[in-house]
Amino acid sequence: MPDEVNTVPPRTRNRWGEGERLRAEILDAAGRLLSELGGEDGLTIRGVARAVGIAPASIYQHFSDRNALVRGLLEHEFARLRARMTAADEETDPADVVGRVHAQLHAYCAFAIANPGLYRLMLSRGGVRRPADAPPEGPLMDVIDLLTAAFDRCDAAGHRLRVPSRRAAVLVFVGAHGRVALLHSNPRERGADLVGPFVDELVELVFA
Amino acid sequence: MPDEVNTVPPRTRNRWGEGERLRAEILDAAGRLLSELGGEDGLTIRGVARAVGIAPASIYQHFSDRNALVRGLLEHEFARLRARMTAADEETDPADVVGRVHAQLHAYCAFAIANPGLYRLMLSRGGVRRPADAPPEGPLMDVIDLLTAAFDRCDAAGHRLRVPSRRAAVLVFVGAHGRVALLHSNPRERGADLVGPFVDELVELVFA
DNA sequence: TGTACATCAGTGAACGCGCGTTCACTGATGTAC
DNA sequence: TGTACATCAGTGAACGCGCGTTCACTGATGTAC
Repeated sequence: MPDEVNTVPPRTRNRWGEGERLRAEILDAAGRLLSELGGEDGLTIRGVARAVGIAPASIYQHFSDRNALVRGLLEHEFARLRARMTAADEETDPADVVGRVHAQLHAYCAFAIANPGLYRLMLSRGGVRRPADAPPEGPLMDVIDLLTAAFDRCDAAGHRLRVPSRRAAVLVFVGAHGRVALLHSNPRERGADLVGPFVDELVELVFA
Repeated sequence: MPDEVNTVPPRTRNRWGEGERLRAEILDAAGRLLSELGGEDGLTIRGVARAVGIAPASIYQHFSDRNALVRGLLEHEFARLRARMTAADEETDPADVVGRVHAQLHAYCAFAIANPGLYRLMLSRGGVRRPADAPPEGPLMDVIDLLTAAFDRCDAAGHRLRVPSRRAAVLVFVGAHGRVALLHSNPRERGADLVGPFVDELVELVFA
């Protein structure tokens, strides 16, 4: 094996007027890198540049500094996560309201399991975001909003909840996150397939 | 304010035969540093040396490299955490078996809330440890063992559980961890005092 | 008791490295006239 | 249609910095005889 395997096929530069494509390439590479390496500090300007196949300086045409890159990445990835959960919800039989809760949660866990480093960053930075909107803030709350809506539909369809729907959403979210975090902290555990049953059990617990 | 506030009063070196004291000072400083800063990468040889008031090279008399320092810190802090949980258990009325579960969990959460960065490191590294013992491995499992024993006592005292005691232990542990992680990821949340009620609710859920 | 030596706790200076960031630049593609 | 110029996508080289680690060392305290 040669020493410099990490180099990347030479890039053909984007055409006139298509400079914004590079922005997406940078975010993709950053996400990939962060999923492999754990921890925000694995994410370096120079590392991302290497992965994309550009000069480090080129990143500054799209992000004013490293922090802006991280912020951009978070926005990008939270949008992806929400899209996955929404898609999972919509692909489930609309009448199966409880099944839609499970589907959303499974999509959430699948994302978290597939992207460990990225997920860690999202959870350690997903808090503070909106300047002075509602007291509960940040893209994590959007995730909880999705679950709350799903539980509301259950309630409306006659599935009795033992706690208010928002509380149920927080409960299953916190439980799912805890289970995933435990999995990530124990790489030997081949328990990726145990997360699903765990969250299912959790959901059953909040129904009467 | 002068620029160099981070310097520390000059140290008087340890007496002959007491060199091991420095090891403890280093671990204490490392723990303190990591609790303030988040993330393992805030923990640097040079930073710890500055905090203790010694030369960076001095650390190498007690830890062969940075990795050994981190491993030593983990061992040290997991021992502290187990001691806190055991103490909380033993300070509770022995007959109040359910109260002892709550006491252990509260001690766990208090530790996690008081030492955010440290707690994050412990959970991201607490997994793999023992070479080839039992399949469930690592100091995190010791924590779960403590909880399992507490639930066993409840069961023996006639408090019916809805799931096996070990499953109950994992459930409340995962829930507590998830709740704490959510708190850590949302620093604006003044919800440190909401964690207690949350885990209490969680414990109640596993009893019939 | 004196003295040579061993051991101890800890240091100061230097090394090579990868990092974030800045700067003046290059060559291709579009636009005005 | 030709040509001067503007704009675009992206670069190469350099900077200062903090990091982990190594090395030969220093001065104080103990021990052997």
